[in-house]
Amino acid sequence: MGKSDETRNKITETALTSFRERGYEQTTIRLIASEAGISVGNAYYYFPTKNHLVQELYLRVQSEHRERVAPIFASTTDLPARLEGALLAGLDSLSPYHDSAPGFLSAAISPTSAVSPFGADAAAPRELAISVFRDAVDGSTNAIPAELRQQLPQLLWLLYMGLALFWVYDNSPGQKRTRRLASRGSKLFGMVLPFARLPFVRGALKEALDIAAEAQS
Amino acid sequence: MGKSDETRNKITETALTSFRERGYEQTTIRLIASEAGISVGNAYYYFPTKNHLVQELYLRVQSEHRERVAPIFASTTDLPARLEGALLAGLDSLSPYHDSAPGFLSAAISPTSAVSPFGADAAAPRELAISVFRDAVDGSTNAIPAELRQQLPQLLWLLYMGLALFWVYDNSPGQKRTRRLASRGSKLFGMVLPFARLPFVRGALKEALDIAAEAQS
DNA sequence: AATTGTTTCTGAACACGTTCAAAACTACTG
DNA sequence: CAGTAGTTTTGAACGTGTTCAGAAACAATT
Repeated sequence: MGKSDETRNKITETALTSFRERGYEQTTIRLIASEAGISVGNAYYYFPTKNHLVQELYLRVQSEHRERVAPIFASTTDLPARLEGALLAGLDSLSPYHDSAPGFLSAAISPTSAVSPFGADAAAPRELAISVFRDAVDGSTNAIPAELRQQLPQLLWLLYMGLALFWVYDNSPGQKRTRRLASRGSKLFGMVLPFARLPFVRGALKEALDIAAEAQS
Repeated sequence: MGKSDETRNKITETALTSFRERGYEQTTIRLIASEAGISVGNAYYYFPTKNHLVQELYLRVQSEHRERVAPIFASTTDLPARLEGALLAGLDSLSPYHDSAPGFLSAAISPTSAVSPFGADAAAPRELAISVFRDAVDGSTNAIPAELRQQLPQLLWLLYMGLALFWVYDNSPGQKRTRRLASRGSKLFGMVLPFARLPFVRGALKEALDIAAEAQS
């Protein structure tokens, strides 16, 4: 490992630790630089923006999500159960950051930001995030119409993004309300899913999926 | 009108004009103060935060939304048509600000912000925004189950918030893609609405509405 | 008119994210 | 070794939103 990587890692670790302990706004570049024993300008040599440091955090949370979700996926092939597991595992991975979630949200939501989950800059991490839900769908044994099965991962990911937004605003203890919403929602999904095969439902479903497809750039 | 109101108005007008012409980030407090012929500190005497100036913008856009939607509501009692009209009118009201929408979004999305559409600080303007969709529902002649009719305004407003988010990210010319999504979505809503009365659909619908009700604080 | 209290206003100051010219360091070449 | 080209690092500087001690303007009372 060269000197360069060493510096970069020191910055990353210092930043991520501070993000967890102090939150987004309280973690200033000057503080990171000081704790990492480097100069302010040097931090900017490696990360063009404070937001780019958040991207590192985003990756960590995501890989933790994958770890947490693996045993759940191994335990059942029922899609609603897998969905609930994936959602709750995601919330678990996010939980250390709830206190400063608003700051992260502001930083992440803007399309011009490097960390926007919808933006072009984060296409790779987004694909990774979607793949969790692709695994959830692919590993399930439920009967799902082909068109739906194909688009479902992205739609579930979008749902998850909405849930995460709800979670940011949720100040119930332990974000219990969000967890309950995830559980009940997943169960409702299980109630409704079988109807997707009904002939007269498929027409509307087809149209809905077509709209969703067109909406994606 | 006292001197105080005069100053306040000068600040508001200067800020809103600049927001429209220069966008959110380019509109600095120093610029507003200079153009309004006052000092920086004086602006802060009237508005505790730059975000609070955005709230004024929010109100303007909303009242324009109401104006635009009135003739549409007068022209039809069909709920899907009224919904489409309300959505498109909303987009029309937003359109002057699309270029700098990311900045506004970042400022508005955080729960700690005074202008967050979901936060407690903006409860009054939110109710006003929801009332547009309440009018859309109340003035319609479609047959809608009572439980659904009661919660529909808030759900449609939530949908509208999602559409607005999509609109921020939409860089198709004239945000055509968002408009198309609104139109097709409204029509699909019209296709699906009659099924809400079907007995075996009502069970799932009841559960969905119950979840939605529980999710709201 | 003078005094007192309140409202309105000022501008310097602070910490922040970010930029940049130049310094310091490293690796390689003649 | 000396020199050169490239990489890494520095710290002062900029413009930003925001704060604050105090000045100025105004209102009310004596």
